[in-house]
Amino acid sequence: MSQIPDVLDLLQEWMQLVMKHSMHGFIRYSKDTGLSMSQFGALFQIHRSKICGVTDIGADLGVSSAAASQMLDRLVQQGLVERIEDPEDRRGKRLSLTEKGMKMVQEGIYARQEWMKTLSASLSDSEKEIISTALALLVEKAKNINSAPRGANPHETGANRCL
Amino acid sequence: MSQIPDVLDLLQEWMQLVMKHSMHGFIRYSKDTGLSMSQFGALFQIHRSKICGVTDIGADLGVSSAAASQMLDRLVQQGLVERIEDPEDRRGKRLSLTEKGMKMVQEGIYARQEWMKTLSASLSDSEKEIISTALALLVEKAKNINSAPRGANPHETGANRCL
DNA sequence: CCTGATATTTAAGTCTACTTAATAATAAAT
DNA sequence: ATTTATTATTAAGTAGACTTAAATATCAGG
Repeated sequence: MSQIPDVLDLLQEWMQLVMKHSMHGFIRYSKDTGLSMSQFGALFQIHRSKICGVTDIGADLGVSSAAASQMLDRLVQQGLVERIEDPEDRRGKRLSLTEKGMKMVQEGIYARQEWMKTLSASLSDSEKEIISTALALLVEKAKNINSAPRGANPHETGANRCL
Repeated sequence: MSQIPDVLDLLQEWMQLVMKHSMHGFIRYSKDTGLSMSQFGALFQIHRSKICGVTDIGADLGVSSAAASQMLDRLVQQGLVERIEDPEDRRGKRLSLTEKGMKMVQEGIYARQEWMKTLSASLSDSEKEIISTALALLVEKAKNINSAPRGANPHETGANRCL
């Protein structure tokens, strides 16, 4: 299939490294803040979505909406998330981050970033250029994939409005 | 600091995308197998380490060794991990993956890989070359960082023999 | 207006992941 | 040889994250 140096293998190897390192920082931060992975998952999703309901969070995390509701309760209690009635459909709620919640997300990203800072500092200027070009390319391609397969998956129930 | 296109920003953006996508596959796989994140963390660590004790797992995951011991219990019960006495220090145990455990790790990696396959398929040959070069560079640099800061962190209690 | 689908919550109960404290066995040191 | 430190386990108890099932409120269609 490819006589070209195998991108997939390299992507994979790179991923393993990234996971190992950035997860460590992240797990530690998660301990510090007392938030679970799922809770961070929820915060991140609310952060990157425009409109987001309770069920959406559940779907994204692969749990029931009851579970999502309960977890969101705790986040609301901690003042990280706001849960207001959806004016267009009064059955539903719209979730958003409070300022405190937003800060938490930013710091979560930072916590994972530590290792990347060290890494990027170890690069020469010419190396930086090579890598920047490649990453820009990857990001662009990845985003295209993101929007392409709309409706391709029969499981879409409408939960995807959150992505 | 850099007039060069900012590698760190790109790394960051790339990371966010990777996380979002590969985590989804991973969470789903985690559900299927009934293993928690922590359990996978333990499996992965045992996989990548030569010699690994109970406390090491705890340290890596940021929990007490009691917690690690209990969690490993469940993994042993499920036939994923073997726990044998360390012949060189009979207080300790040495952890290793069973064949079943190894398979689980491989499949876990596969579960995260789905998205990357699609991504790599969307690249032209010339793009693949650019990206392969850059990734190879990144991986190499990352590995150097990995081994460099030995003893730099005052918190090292010996737990790091697992990495 | 009545019916059925949807969005969220509450309730009850299970299981996992943690914690600290106590125990047991071994190693290392004086 | 005795003390001190390390490694792993067990015990008891807490809290989070799930689940299913039932309750509420609202929407959308005949």
